[in-house]
Amino acid sequence: MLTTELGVTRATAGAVAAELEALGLITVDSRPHASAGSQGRPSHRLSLNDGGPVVLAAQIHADGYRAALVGLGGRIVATTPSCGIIPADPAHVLAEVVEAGAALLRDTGRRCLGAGLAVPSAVAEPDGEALNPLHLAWPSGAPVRELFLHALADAGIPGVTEKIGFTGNDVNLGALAEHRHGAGRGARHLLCVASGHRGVGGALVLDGRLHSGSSGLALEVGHLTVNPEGAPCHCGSRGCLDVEADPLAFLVAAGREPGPEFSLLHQAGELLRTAYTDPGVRTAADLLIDRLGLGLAGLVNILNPDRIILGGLHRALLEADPERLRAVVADRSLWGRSGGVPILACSLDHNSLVGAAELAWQPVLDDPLVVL
Amino acid sequence: MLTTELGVTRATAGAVAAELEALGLITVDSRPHASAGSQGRPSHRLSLNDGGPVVLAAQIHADGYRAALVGLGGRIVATTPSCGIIPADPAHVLAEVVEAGAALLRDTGRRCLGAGLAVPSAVAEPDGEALNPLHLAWPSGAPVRELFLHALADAGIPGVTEKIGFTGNDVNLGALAEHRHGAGRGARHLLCVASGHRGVGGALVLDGRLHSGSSGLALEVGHLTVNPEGAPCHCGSRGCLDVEADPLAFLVAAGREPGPEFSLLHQAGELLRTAYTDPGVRTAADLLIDRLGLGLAGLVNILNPDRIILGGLHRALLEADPERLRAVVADRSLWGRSGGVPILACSLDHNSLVGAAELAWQPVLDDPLVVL
DNA sequence: GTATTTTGTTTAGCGTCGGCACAAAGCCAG
DNA sequence: CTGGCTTTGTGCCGACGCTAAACAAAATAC
Repeated sequence: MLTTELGVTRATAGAVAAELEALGLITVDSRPHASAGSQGRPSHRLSLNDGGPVVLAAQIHADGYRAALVGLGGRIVATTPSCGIIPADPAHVLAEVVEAGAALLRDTGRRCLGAGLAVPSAVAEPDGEALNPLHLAWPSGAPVRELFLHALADAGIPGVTEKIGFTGNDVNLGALAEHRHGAGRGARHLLCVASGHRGVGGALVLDGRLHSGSSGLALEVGHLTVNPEGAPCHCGSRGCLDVEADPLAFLVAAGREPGPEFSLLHQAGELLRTAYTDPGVRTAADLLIDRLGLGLAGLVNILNPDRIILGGLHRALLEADPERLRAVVADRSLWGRSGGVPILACSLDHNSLVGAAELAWQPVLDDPLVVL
Repeated sequence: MLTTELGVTRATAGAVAAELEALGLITVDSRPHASAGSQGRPSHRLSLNDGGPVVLAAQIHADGYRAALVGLGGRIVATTPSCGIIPADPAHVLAEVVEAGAALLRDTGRRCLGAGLAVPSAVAEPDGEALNPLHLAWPSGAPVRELFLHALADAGIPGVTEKIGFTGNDVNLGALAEHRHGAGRGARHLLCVASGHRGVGGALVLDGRLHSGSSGLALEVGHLTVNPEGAPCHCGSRGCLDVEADPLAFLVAAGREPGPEFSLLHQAGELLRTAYTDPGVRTAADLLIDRLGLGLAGLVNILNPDRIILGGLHRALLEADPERLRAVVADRSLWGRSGGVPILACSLDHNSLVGAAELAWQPVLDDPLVVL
């Protein structure tokens, strides 16, 4: 393989591979395999060890929560179904989701090397408090990282005793996952924008690292003005992306009454898929595409990313009419006409979960010896 | 001194100091000096060598150009007066300013280790083309880096034969200088916004490095919407920061006719200084502060910097009424009410020149041995 | 079967840096 | 003035991470 060509000599690559194999993270397959096409001694085939250790990933979203075990490389080994309605007590929810994860660990007998949590709100650094989790009915400022740590300790997860339970915003973590394992691979400056239920979230990955600002509150992209005559927003302005390009805005624009039974994203996505030929739905989609494009153009002017990845409703809008969205962004961004930024759909299932797992894997990758 | 405490042992600090002294960049003063207040052997005093090598820094601005020689630490050793009107031929201008710098080198007999150039327009990477230099009457896409290099070669500047003539946007370079030597020292995420003549420029320094986006076009902050009913902008929108918060906008808001004799910044600054008690001027200033604050709040939401530095007209507006500006930013940014970002005036004279010099110094600091 | 190509593995060597010991240079006490 | 005490400069040693080079192994080409 080209492992050698990734900036390191064969010698060091071999040493690292041996170390990782000793830790059970990868397996080295030295048997002859389907010829790589050329002559010479065939290279060993490294593969992630599917039976190796995992980290516990948890995600809170608008409709409930989910726990999963994630191996190296973002491979979801086991997952609970998305379940439950979020009560107003974050400690209770976190205890439940951690317990679900602990049950997965018991059932699979996997070794656990860390834990990560994704929440649908800004997470303030350095204390890890969830700020203004609008659609969770949680109190603003809930110390989710601390609560998560307590839940992990209470559940007796082995291996995370002295470790840190990493906690982050779901869109941020999704962006990290897309950058590592999805549609964002290789991008130097990756911008992600997504809308899951209410409001719009953003994330930026710079040179492989999340940019979350000086206190974790960056990429609050929901308050760019995209419709000067638009609806008032709780931020005090009007026509913000938050209220003009989220699932509720789409349902309202399409003249549909949002029902209580499913998530707003689910309803909006269903509408786009099944009724796109309906002129009213089509018009609403075009309207939201234009607003989203305006917001993305504003972000392009400020951040100049080399790739944009869209998730949630925005992914559905992109797929409904990619040309329209790309044209709006190119037309409304300052330098867009000369080139234009690639705009892609996100490509991973549960990218927030995978991103939370990446955070938990990070210390192991930084120094594999910590796994004593 | 506390040199040791800056993350390195005494041994390595001594080695580095000896190396830099051998190159003539610093001097080590081992004589007894005014007692540092405590007992023990007094530490050597390191000082930048004022007689050492310099780099050539050049700046093009709306009214002309300027060349300077800059030593380590951003010390301006010699400078030409700001002179000349910018003709439409960039090659001609660059030849003139480089020739002025070469004259400084001849007059002072300094050794030159590199050269940097600041221009008032976006500089596209990787080719170094000036995009849309609005107030220079230059053609958009002028290859300024290449022209600068040719000018350096033609002038026979010694020492930059095989080197790179670094070229960047003036606000970007000013931000870099403020971060290294000015009001931005110690900031992890520093946002700078400035308005010099027409339009508004921005820059971001992340962990000590300029963030200029994937192709050098980031921080085009001038097209944030700050006044939905505002004047149309060449970008196709209306009420952009570019046309609502620059010196021309201030003069117009204050009911003054911009004269041709001075730069617009000079006229606006003069008006703020001398006629702030005039109700019309005061009202215009308040209006621009509110618009600027709205734009800064949008940037805070997206970038979450830990410090903001303002230059040009915006510095003058900040100093005219700091409380108003800070209140607007806190009120209109999402998390501003809980804390608020420090907003400071820039603190260096000619910070673009100093920043251009920093670029030129960088290779020397990265590896002092290149100076053979 | 031999030569060639490609890769894994071992070894030696280099450069960087931290730790440590010792010298140097100032205070302070007698 | 002399002998501690404290703080800093400096030289030496070793750990560590890595590269380069040499050698061994495993496949293909002739």
